[in-house]
Amino acid sequence: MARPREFDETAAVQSAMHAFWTRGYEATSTQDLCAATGLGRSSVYNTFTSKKALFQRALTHYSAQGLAGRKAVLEGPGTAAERLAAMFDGLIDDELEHGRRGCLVVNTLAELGTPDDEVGAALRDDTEKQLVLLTACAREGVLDGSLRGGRTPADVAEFLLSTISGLRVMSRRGASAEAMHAVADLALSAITR
Amino acid sequence: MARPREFDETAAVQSAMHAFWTRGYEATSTQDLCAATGLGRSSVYNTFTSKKALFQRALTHYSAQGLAGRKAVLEGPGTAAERLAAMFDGLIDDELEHGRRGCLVVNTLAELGTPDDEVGAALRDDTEKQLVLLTACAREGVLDGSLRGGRTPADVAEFLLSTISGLRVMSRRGASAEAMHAVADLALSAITR
DNA sequence: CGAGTTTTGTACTGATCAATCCACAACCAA
DNA sequence: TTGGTTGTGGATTGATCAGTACAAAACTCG
Repeated sequence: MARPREFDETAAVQSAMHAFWTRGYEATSTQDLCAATGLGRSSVYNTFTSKKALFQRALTHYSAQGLAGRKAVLEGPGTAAERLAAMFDGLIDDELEHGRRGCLVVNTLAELGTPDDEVGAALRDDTEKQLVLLTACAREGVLDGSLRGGRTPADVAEFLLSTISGLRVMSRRGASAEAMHAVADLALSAITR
Repeated sequence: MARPREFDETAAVQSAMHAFWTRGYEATSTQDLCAATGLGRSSVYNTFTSKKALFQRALTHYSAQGLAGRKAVLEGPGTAAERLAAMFDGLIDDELEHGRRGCLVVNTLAELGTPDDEVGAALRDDTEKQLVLLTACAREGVLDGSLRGGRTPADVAEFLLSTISGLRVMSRRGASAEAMHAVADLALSAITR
């Protein structure tokens, strides 16, 4: 054994996440990351290997946090339609609270696409898990009678995820909360009974 | 009078637009722009002043081109619902043709937000004009009976623009054309009679 | 022809980029 | 205490960044 770390690794990842979330991948320099985490360059590279590797960690952290929150809402009480409405409300509140930074996954998709590396894998993984949650909810909605039938749960899930992305972009361009709620409401009306 | 330009300014803007569209603003270096346009550094700076100014030109060019195409479809023949369906089909074809680069405006919104400068102004201007076109179409749809009433044309337009953005992001993450068509179809079903 | 004006190519600027090196500090086990 | 091991700070690396300086080239107009 030897000298112990002077910082919490998870807290550092969280700080890096906020830096990337605020400025985007390319525009965030390694110095920005040092400033955000409070670590020296040596510690950053000793712990995370490279800027891209730290970004991948930050992205995975963001995804896990976001999915946990979404899962809590989508598997919570109420009909599927009510849970989806709560999800949209939560998303809009989230945007206003976090200064309209959008979604790190959506922002990264727009900036980098889906590269053929660990970052791309993290993006695909998040998408996949979002769709799993939404598909389950869509299926349950038909059973509990709150959602219309006639569409496959997979298609409904893709539609909901697309709406989520659309709202994220909408928030990024500064649309009002009222407009965003109207969009969410209209989207829900397409699938509710 | 003096020595004439050896290049077409509009063609250079167009080439720069493709470079920015492919790699994003930050990741596109001035050397990339020289390579893409075929110009030397002097010509680029002599003509366009700075990287950001050239980006603004490229963005405006992209916006004008896109709006012209959209206007042609949305003010074309058929009911409003048919024109909107054609718009979505065109968008999806466009994505497949251009290698899933998404929309330059959406990508820029995600990367930079809406900064308080000429670039931000160009983004807001594009959004505004898209909404004008979509609002008109929504209004016409109620009159020609192809769209449902009960929602304000402005809300319907915001919903459509959000769906467009959502599809752009969806394409960026590599979703299938079938999935994208299903989303467009579901979105249309929310507003058609 | 030239005089005047603009474009162009090349070399260069200082700044910043991601990443590394290394001396030293801090700790654990023996 | 000490030997081995790991973490940390600060200086430094070469590459690349956006942007500029300047002289030669290419043109128009007189």
